[in-house]
Amino acid sequence: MDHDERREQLSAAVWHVVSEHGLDGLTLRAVGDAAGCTTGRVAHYFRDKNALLTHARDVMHRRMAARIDALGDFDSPRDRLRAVLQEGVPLDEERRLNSTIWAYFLMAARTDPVLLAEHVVRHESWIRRLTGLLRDAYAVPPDDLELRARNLVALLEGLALCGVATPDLYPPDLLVRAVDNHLDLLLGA
Amino acid sequence: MDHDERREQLSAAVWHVVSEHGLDGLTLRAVGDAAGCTTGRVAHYFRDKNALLTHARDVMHRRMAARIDALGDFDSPRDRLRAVLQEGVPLDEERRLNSTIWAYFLMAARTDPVLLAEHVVRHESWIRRLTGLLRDAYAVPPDDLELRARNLVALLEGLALCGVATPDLYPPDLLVRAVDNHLDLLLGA
DNA sequence: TCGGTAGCGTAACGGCTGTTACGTAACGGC
DNA sequence: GCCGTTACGTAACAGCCGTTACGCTACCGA
Repeated sequence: MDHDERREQLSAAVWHVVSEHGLDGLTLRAVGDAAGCTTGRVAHYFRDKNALLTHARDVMHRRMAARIDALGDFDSPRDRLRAVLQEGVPLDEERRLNSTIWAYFLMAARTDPVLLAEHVVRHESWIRRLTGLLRDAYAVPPDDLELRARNLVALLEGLALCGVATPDLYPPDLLVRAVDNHLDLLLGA
Repeated sequence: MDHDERREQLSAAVWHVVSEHGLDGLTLRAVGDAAGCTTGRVAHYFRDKNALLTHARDVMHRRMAARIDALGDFDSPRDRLRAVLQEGVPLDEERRLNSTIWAYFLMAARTDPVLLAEHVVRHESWIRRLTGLLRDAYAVPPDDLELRARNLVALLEGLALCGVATPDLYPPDLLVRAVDNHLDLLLGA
């Protein structure tokens, strides 16, 4: 009935298929199977496969943004930074799905100008956000603040990739300790 | 004439195609075009597409290992560590190709048990190597040495990913400064 | 000189894909 | 009760893919 709800439901099926079979394994028939319908319904709610993919990614990004916005208050800027960082690594099923989709789209962006442009925007926005949070966490921000923030992002993406590719080798507690270890290095233990 | 030479030539074509069109865009016909032949020759030298891919990846890994082995002597363990780290990020065309292939195979390993097993072996071997190099770089190795080495690997993979996805945003000099910045954090400026 | 074999281009095959046209059943306004 | 529209399943279509069978050419030992 409700179009938006149907579309979100189909997007969830997309996440599931991509998570299980990769972006290569994402076919309209597989999406139909995961959503418990046929390709007819998918075709009815999305102009083409690209629109389906785009919607699935956008909804995922919106959920991620909502999670970060929903973070409560913290005792210190450092705690807030830590909490935001923890949203970027696969600590639970939702974040694992999030990181997985992100990684696939990142690789796809390499050969797709449209995806690349959007990735660059989001990436730089992410760096700016972390730069601000990191600045707040310092009593006296260092001169190489921006480079430190950039490395923080790179570390996060590396950890996310490790957690996505080999969840068994990078369980949530290890990821948390890894983030904390880097924070200790940056801000002092 | 020489089978191994022909195979390496075809593997180079595989790298080129994957770099330009992604793993999805890797078709035997595209490999043929890149190598200046038809699919007939490709089929003649490789049993199937999987054998071609495997060979291309193995040759790439061998080249990477050879590069690291070819690194000369250094004044300090820190310099040696720094040089090895610089082999892991896309500082030139060869390393960019290397990182690109690595990233694609990493994502492919997510849904392929065989690739996953090989990735885990290589990943842990890489961590052990860097742990050793990092230990040598310390006068007194810290208690969290292993975690620091793990984060070093994650940072490297994150930087590699950034350099692969957006080479313009992560030119070689930025990558070098990023690695050096982290080394300063780890070992002191 | 001749037969066999390696090297490789050509082409056809079946399978899978996204897209689209078609059919149908439910439903809501008049 | 009729008709248009929405919602969707079905199925056909063309295109691309990996694989493989076939055919030709060049070479090489006898």
